[in-house]
Amino acid sequence: MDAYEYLSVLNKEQREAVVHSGSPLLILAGAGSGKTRVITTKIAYMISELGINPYSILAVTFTKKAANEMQERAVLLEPQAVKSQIRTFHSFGSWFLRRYAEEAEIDKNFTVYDDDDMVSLLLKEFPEMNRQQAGGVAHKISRAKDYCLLPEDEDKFSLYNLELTKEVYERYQNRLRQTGNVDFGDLIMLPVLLLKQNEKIRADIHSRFKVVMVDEYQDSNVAQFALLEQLAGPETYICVVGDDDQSIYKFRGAEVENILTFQDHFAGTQIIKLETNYRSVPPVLALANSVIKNNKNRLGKNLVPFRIGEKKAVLSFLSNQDDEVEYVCNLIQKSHREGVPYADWAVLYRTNAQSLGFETEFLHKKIPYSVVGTLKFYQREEIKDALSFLSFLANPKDEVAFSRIVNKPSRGIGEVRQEKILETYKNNANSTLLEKYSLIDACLDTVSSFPAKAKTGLNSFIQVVQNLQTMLQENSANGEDKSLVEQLAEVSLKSDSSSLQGDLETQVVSDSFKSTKRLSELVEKMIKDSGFQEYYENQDEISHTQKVNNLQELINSASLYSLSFQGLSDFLDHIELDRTLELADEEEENPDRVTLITVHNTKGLEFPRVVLTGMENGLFPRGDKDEDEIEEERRLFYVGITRAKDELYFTSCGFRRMYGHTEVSQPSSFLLELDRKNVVFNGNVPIAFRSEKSSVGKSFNQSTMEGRWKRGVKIYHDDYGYGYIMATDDSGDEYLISVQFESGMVKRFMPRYQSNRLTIIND
DNA sequence: GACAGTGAAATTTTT
DNA sequence: TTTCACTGTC
Repeated sequence: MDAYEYLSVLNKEQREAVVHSGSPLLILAGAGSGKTRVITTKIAYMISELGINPYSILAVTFTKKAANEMQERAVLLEPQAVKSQIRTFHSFGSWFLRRYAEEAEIDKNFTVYDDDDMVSLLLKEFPEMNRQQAGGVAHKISRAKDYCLLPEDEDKFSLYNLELTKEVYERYQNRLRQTGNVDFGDLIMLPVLLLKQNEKIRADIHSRFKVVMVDEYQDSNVAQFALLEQLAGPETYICVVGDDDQSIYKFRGAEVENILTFQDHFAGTQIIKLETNYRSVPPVLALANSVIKNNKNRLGKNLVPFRIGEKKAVLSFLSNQDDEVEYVCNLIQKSHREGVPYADWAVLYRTNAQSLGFETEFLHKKIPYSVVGTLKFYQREEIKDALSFLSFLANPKDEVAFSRIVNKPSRGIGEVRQEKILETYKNNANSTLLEKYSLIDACLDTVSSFPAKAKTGLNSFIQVVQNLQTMLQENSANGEDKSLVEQLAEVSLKSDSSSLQGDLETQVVSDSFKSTKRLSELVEKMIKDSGFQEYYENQDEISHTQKVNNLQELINSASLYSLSFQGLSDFLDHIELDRTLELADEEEENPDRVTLITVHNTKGLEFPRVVLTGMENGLFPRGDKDEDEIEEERRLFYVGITRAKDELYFTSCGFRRMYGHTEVSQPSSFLLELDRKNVVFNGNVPIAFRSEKSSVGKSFNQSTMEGRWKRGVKIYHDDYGYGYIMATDDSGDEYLISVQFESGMVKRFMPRYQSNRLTIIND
């Protein structure tokens, strides 16, 4: 495609952003304002019109999904963009650390520890802690790393409310370094430190990346900002894109300040605002604007609709979760009968736990769906076991992985004997002469002291590991240090030659694909030889689980990688850095599915029809939030609303089951902020929503009928016992209430005439 | 070191 | 209601 062609579909501001060069650029892009189009066009434009080497362009995003989409779209506009680095922050960190592993003093074959692994490691270092305490510490260490704080920065911990001591953090960090692995925080923090202190690497990186772009910049944290600062050389072109109204990861260290103060840090910054929304119909935008304007801490902007349409949103008040599920099913099924594809629908919720009800009923009603972003698959016991085994093969110093697999299935290596192996390991590994000393060596050195049963068990374990390692070695090509794409990219930078490179690249890659065995062979062998297969077959039989199937799924996904150390490392990286499992087979068979997804996960996505469920106080917004946190919840609500293209629905329940108990719930206070002109009500509408006037004054007034006998109030009736007011009705001459009793029975009363039999219970 | 029995906690949001 | 960590027994 010709540059004029792809520029011509942009509006004035978008085009301005695309062709901008020279000074740093901050693009404030409202929801649905064509942000991705601008970034991808900009990448294509820089390559084809400005003659910038694609290899020197780095674009970082927040999620893998966004990164993939960005790369795909950029490549469509400009094929050379395949050579650009388009990655998530964390995957960039991983790439960087593998490249400079030696300088960073970590193992080149490191694997990434997730939160669970952090906890396991902490428990090893601090046996006196329980799991929960270790979890708390892990969380605080992660936060410290988000702020790029080292143990010696102890005096700054209190600034961020981190109840963490230098000693604990330091001991954890040392132990982690011993394993040769890194955690998520390290993936950002270590590159920052290395770039700060190593001039050569800094120069190296500055000469490589001439352009650095950051998407979803509002969700970057302090460490990520520091990384951006380090990546920016004197001649680097920096361009960040974000929307302060969509900052929803403060709980994880995101700093809205990064976007609010960008121009202070990067001198001469130009700001371009994109406020035309191409996604949603006007009522949706009016609702979004009416909500977000209640936030004080924002730069301030208004979405201006491009589209036309006047279909109002629908807010339904339902009695309980079951009704909510039923209502959503009906919406979807009715529209489907009218020819609307399932895939047009997305059901959004605040917490993952809420998906269950929908899943059950969708299955029952045969509504195809897919749940986005549940980590469940990789948290399953059998999958973690298999992955630990693979991690151990990649890095035989990984003690967390080792402990997890050495005695599973039972080989007679209990805690005491594991301790002994670890001790042997530490004694030998600490003497610098034996840098290559692994946990397997420690096993070999310890095994002779064990009694017969343990000896046999451990020997067979060693044997399995060694066989698999041999298999890996035999199939790893010589000097296979870098991936093929990387090698080719480097050649291309040096010779900077023709457009043949794209062809050359695909050719070589596909050749290697043909000639190399698949990693799935190794995974399959590992699962059989380790005894996992048999172990989980037995479990499946006893408790009717699907564990062997899940393992099979893991084997399948490994078939995309080559059988080599590089392939293994890529596979593990891919899994650690992108936990969303693509259910490729199932999805390909029938891509027409309803999307079930948390509001957080919808960032960057859009759907023709959106249902925002569970709009109740305590759930959305979640309870015990201070004003700042309420603002973040409000931004989250704003993100949810702005996902909708054509139709938007809200649901709110009067009762919600939690922990097996049914609790009364009040409609979300955010619903009161919705612009009434653009929403219609449905179901048992609470008084607060009946008219503008009554929304504040009346309903809180204890002296009126409506004030006292309101929805959710617990009552006692002499004849029927305890119950809740599930609906009220003031449309007639007399004020009416509907009460649901514990028996399940629903009765209507006129409270004025029941004062001797009906009492309000104050808990 | 496996297992049953108990009691308490659990549901934020994720790279 | 379900799950998980902890305890005591074999």
